[in-house]
Amino acid sequence: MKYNKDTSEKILDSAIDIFQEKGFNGTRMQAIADKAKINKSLLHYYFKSKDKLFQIIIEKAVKLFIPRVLKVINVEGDIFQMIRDFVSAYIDMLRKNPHIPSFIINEINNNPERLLKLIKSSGFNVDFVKVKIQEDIDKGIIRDISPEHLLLNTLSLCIFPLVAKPMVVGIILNGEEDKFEKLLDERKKVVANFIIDSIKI
Amino acid sequence: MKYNKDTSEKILDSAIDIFQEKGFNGTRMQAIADKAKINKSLLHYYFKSKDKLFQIIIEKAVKLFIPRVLKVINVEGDIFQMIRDFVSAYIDMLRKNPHIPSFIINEINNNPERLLKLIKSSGFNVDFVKVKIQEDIDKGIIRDISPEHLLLNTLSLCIFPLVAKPMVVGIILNGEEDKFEKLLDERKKVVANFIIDSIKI
DNA sequence: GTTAAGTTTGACTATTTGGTTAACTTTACA
DNA sequence: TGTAAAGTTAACCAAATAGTCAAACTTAAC
Repeated sequence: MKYNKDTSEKILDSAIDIFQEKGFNGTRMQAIADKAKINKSLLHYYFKSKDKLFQIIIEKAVKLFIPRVLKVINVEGDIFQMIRDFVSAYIDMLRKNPHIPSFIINEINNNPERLLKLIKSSGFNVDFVKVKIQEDIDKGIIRDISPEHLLLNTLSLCIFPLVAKPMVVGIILNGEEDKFEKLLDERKKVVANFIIDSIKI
Repeated sequence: MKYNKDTSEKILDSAIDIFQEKGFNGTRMQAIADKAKINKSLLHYYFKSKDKLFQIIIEKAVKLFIPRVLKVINVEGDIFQMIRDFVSAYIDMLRKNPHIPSFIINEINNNPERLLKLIKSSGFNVDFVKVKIQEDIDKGIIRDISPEHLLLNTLSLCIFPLVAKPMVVGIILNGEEDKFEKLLDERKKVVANFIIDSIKI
């Protein structure tokens, strides 16, 4: 027998929650152990050190996320429908993992190389989207706009509100927290329309 | 004599840099002292504790930032010009303080109340912008869109690329870091046009 | 049942780090 | 110029926390 799958799963589940919520420096090994209801020594038995555990958590988060993102991009059909589908699916995905965006933002600012290496090694690439955009510009389906900017705009509109949730609630929604979920729901349509209205001819 | 202005300035200057870069938990008092080239005890002599120092840093950052933001919003004239001016000035402002956006994002996710209280107590409020947007919708100058969403879209498009810089470089610019500054420059026009194209009638 | 390998535990250690203290130096000014 | 207050320093302290270890326990194989 080599390693108890159950225990290491419990550790990973707890660790991902706490790292995502508190960041690397804010996370206590004891807190992970408590949440997993195991002895703290087991963390080291299974994962050697805090750094190693964190590394594995990041890797899992990225590898879980990237295929999902790619899956909701469908460049085969109508670009307007592609935008609607992507925005809707992406916002839904982010809502289900509300801590992931700020976790990644945080991590990427602390250690850009590590995360970038990971992303690249996972074969993630958006060139096919850029190509699709450029094709539709050439065909006269959408107005002339840099594919890079259009892509970045789309991601910004989807991701930022979740990353900045407390600020959105505090400043834009005047503290009415309960309106946030409604706002996100609306955004699935609003954002798609906002983009489409901007690029259609 | 009551307190050496020079020393406390040096401390604040160093502290703001390090807190912004590393966050509260990632910051070491010793690191602040080293950067300021003073003895660590002086931090406590002048600011009592890490928490107090942090509080003051946030307060300074917020009080410096908010008036600048408000200053570049001019609701008196043409809404399209208002958008152009705001986007351009805001992106420039963020570029000059590249750590501020991710610092705020992090901070507000770790301890929402603290930062929000400060922002609110400073009298920051965006209702006047919402009113202006609604007026121009009613006048038929721009299409019907929720003021909250338009505001949030604008902020998302300006702030997100800076918060996620390493990801933008890695994924959208295929690792060509030197293109990032050019991208930001372009964005001053691209984002304004993107918004205007979307809301004009 | 015995054994050996894998797993779990609590007590312990080393280090990091925010904070204190007391001695020293400089400055203001009577 | 004497002295008291302000400013500065190094040495130290206590708490927090990552990491270690040996003993105890569990499981599976024979």
